[in-house]
Amino acid sequence: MMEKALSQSLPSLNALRAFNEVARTLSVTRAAETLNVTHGAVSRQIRQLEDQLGVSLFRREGRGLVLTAEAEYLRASTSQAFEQLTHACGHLRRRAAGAPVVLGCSGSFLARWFIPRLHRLKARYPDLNLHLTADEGEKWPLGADVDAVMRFAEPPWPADARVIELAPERIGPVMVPELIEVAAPDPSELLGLPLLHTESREQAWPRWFSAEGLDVTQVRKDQSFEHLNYMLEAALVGLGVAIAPAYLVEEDLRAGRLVAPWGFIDTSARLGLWLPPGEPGREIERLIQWLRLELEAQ
Amino acid sequence: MMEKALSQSLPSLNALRAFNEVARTLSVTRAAETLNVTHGAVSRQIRQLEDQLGVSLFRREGRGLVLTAEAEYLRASTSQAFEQLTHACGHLRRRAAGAPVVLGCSGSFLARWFIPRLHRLKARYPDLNLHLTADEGEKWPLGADVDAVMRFAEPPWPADARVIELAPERIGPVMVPELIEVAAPDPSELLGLPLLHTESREQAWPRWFSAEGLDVTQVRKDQSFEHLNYMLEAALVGLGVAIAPAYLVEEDLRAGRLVAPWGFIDTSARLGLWLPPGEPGREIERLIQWLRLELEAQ
DNA sequence: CCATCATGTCAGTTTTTCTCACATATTAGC
DNA sequence: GCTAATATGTGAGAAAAACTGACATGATGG
Repeated sequence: MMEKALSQSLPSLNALRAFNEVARTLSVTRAAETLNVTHGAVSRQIRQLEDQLGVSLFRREGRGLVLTAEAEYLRASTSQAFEQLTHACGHLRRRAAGAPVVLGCSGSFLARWFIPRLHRLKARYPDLNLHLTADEGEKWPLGADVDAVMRFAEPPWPADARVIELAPERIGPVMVPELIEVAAPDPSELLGLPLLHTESREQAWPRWFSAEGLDVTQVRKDQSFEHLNYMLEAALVGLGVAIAPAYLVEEDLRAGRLVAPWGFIDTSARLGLWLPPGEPGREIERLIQWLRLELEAQ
Repeated sequence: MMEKALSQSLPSLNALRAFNEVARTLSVTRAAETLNVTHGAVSRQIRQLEDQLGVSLFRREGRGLVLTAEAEYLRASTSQAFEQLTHACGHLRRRAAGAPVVLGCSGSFLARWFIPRLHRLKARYPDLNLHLTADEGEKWPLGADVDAVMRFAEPPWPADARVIELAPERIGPVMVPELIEVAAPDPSELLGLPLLHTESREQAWPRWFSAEGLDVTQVRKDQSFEHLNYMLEAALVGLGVAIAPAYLVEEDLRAGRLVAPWGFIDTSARLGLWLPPGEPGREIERLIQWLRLELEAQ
């Protein structure tokens, strides 16, 4: 038997991890599955933690669980702490195995922004072993097998992530030049043209309409696509007017394949690099540096 | 025997904690003492962690240890993560036991700034159970039995702390009005007066001299005190001119007990509230709110 | 009101971790 | 150089912690 010193204020770490899982899933059973143990084991861990902290963490409410205020507070810390530990260890292990740094981003961004610039990244950091993976998911926390993701999103950022803001998102209508004759057309010209949508950004057109003083109810839904990328392909073959982030059409505008007669407007979203909490590794720092450079440059 | 899934990327948490301690103390033996186990146990934990991560973490260098680059990286995460867990648990436990929120600050600040304003804090948040403790130490991380500390310091802030910047530090010479006759004296008048110093801020006078264009070599060391508070007591009885942060002499200036004929100059230091990483509790948030209000007000 | 689903609990077992003793390696002092 | 002192590394057995599996309990919904 061992007396517990008061200064020894850290309870069993495994109990904390069990707590974190239960708090996340709001279910002892699901948490147990994730942790590869039986629900009994998790139940005991929670009880042990409650005893050690001297607070009640969950209340049974019918068939489910609800967090007490104390649990809510604790969860904020445990989720971040375990996020951090998980990623640091995963990162180390992968690097030790010679695996590349894994960066996730949406397929559209990958195809239209990243890949065309990849040669410049390679030129700057020839030995940077980067693996790009398409990752449409809005999910957070990151899977343990991804080092970082790039995505467009709006603040506030979640507490258990580190978001490096890279650039504001700017959106605007783009189309093939043949679709519009006038050099500086009035926004109302749009009303006569087919509008292309994406399911992931349903607010894009309404937002632009209202920013330009057009009647939002006039937004027609001529054609919708699952991803930005498909919408842009459609715009490129002249099917209609797409509303797209400026960064994704840079190349097409420069090459004259598309035009953006009304320019782009700022949205409240930001292009950000989402990292697990903690210090980024050297490779990630290089990546950030290059991204900043690349996004400022133009 | 259990096969380890690749996705199971979190090694033994106790091993991570052992690692964190060893990395901090650079000694298996000292870490073992802190963790209340034998050095053999810690040695095994480290080896186990190295096996699980597939990286070497320490090199024996003569009698001591040095961190590998990988260990350095890992430590950044573990220290922050365990800091966070320790404080969240300590905070919860203390609150559960009905213990007050513990705020540390220097004795001088406590006596000259905080206590005179305590009645206002009580008026605003009558049920805020706050315990103030004098804490001269510059040490970080916080002891697990303190929820936050206030201190004057210069950026950059350490990565494993959350520093809420409250106000810039402004310093200036103060003295009893009898010591100086002129209403708007020239700074050079100082040279004829005894200068009071503190050991904790040896740079205060030289900085002020050079900011005012005076010859730094002219700084005489007439009398030195261990703490700001003693220096100010000396100034109050007319022993000489003290150099003090504006916040600590507000009351004395208002009451006419002291004068600051040359005003105050900004330093690069900030008064900050140092918190462990993670979301602050509700009590701490109230405290921050009140501190902001109180420091802006004047 | 019974079938279902979820959590709580217990005794016994498995797994992990720790201790203790000894081995090894480096350094400082004589 | 040798020795004493200081550290870390390693093994077998002991101790502690965690897990399992079976059963109990409580809520929900047809």
